[in-house]
Amino acid sequence: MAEDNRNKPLYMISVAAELTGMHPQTLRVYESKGLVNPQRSGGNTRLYSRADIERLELINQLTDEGINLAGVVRILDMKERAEERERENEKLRARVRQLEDELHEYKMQKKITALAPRDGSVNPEQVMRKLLGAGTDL
Amino acid sequence: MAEDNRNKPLYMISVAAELTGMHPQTLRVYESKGLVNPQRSGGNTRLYSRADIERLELINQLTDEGINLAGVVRILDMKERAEERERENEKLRARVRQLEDELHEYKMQKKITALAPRDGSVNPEQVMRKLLGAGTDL
DNA sequence: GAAACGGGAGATTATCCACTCTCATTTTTA
DNA sequence: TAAAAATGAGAGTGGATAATCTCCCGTTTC
Repeated sequence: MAEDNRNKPLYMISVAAELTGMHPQTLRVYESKGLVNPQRSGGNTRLYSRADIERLELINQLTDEGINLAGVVRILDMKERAEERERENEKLRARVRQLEDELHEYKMQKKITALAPRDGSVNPEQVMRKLLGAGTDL
Repeated sequence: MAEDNRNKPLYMISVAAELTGMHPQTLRVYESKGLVNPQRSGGNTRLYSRADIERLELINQLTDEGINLAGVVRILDMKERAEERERENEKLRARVRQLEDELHEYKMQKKITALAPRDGSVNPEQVMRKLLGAGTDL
């Protein structure tokens, strides 16, 4: 997966510090405050992933705006839940689209049935399929 | 509306200060930082609404948790957008329910049509209405 | 019209917080 | 295995921030 890469433990603390322009000790403090959770090697060495680095960069942005760490914790939390809701929202939108399409099809079938003779010589679903196959816009 | 009440400009600064346990000057500072926006009387006197008071109480909570004002601004902002998304979410859920109901009805009509004789002696919609009127569970 | 209250700007101050430094120990790397 | 780097705990510091105070002027109310 591509996700796999983003969470792969890669950089030890000195590298992570360089990448983010932060002091190594600062990174340790951030961890103790629950702002980042790098993985650990067998010998207990912190290993930061790409995702961790990006999180640190976001923290940097927020603190640069004058927000203190207590605020950053809360904001990151809210952000995650906001993204969840957004995903849920997207799912619902897709479901609505799907249902609308289905419904549209049923309505067209009904119209065709209403127009067709009552002797059973016309199969509405067949007509539908033909029309859709021909790219007819319903 | 009930909303009307929540936004009605009611309390001048000394009263708002008592209600929230804050110093009047603090309230002025908060306004200058964009944390609250009380209305003004003709003579430019601040008038706080119920909603304003509640907002102040929320601010109090957040600062008590150690979040500074810059963070509070951001959090209140996010909270509003989160509530918007939540409302949208609710709307979408309602729409899904409505569409599912409609679709269900169409599907039942189709079933009835399939079971009915082809001589036009049965009107599917009439059958539906009768069944629904009798409280039949489709 | 006088007293009480509100508005605005700026100064003051105590507190606190984020970051860095130190140190002793352990782990990694060459 | 020796050098370089990481860990964790704790202390210290510089800077900023939030809250309050002061002062003067305008407004409201009786």
